[in-house]
Amino acid sequence: MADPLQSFPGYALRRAASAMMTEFSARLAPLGLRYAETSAMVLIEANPGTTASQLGRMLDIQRANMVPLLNRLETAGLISRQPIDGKSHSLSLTPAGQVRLAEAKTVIDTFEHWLIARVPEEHRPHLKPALDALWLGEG
Amino acid sequence: MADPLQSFPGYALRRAASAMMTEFSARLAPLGLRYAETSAMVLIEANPGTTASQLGRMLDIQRANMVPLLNRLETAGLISRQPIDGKSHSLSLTPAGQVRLAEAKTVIDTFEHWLIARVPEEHRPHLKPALDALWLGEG
DNA sequence: TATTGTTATACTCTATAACTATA
DNA sequence: TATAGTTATAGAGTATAACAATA
Repeated sequence: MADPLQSFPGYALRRAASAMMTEFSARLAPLGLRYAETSAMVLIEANPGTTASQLGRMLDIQRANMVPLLNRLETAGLISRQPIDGKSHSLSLTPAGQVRLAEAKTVIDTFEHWLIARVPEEHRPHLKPALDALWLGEG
Repeated sequence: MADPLQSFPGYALRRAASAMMTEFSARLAPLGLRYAETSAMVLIEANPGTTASQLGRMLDIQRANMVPLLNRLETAGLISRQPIDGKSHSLSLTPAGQVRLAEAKTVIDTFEHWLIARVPEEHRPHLKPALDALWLGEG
């Protein structure tokens, strides 16, 4: 079976990301976390007091879609929201959230090492810079 | 704002794929095609007479999810299904489908060149092999 | 006037289970 | 017994429009 799609870097990018996210999701599942939730918790820990809107901009998630995501984390007792002014809310991890994130971080580290190890050594140093150019590059 | 996520290749992979697929979808939209539909048409052209199940395996799309996808293409008059035996169906592009795919291929080529051009030259030759290792590599 | 949080809604892709008919 | 096509359904992520309240 001929597969002309395999010649396209863009197709390889999509298939690789899809395969890796499936694997990552499976590894997070035992913790009861999705990867979008996990990335939000990582950013909240690194930026305590940040707001939903700021978080959405960093994660490229629409403001509207942050609402159910943060609701789930709050309902699970992993984050708390404190009013800053009458409009914004300050986000922070609860003690339970800190514990859960610590567990998630070991999953992340193991996963990231596993991912990199799949890449042949001669290409390894080039992967991240190449990917960064795709999503961070001038525009 | 601290962004620890930016240190992870896996995160860069997801963001890069997401950004590129958004761009690719936008370029295909004027043709009335989604990228999943477009990739199916590419494979049908390269493997005339193939079946929905074979296609699904190549594209890593569940058999069940191929049904509405192929229905849309058939309704749009871009593909046709011919019974092989009492069970399988042979897929092929209609003349209109061939025309549409030719248009899509120019979009694909322009897009793929644009994508690669975003990657700094020294990393460029390494991107595809690295990505291939991630989704095609031993397992 | 711009921003925050929110609701409602819809679309794309993906995943699973189950059924019928056929190989 | 395994496979092809199909239906139904659900989940995850994403997108837009609109609104009230606040900065």
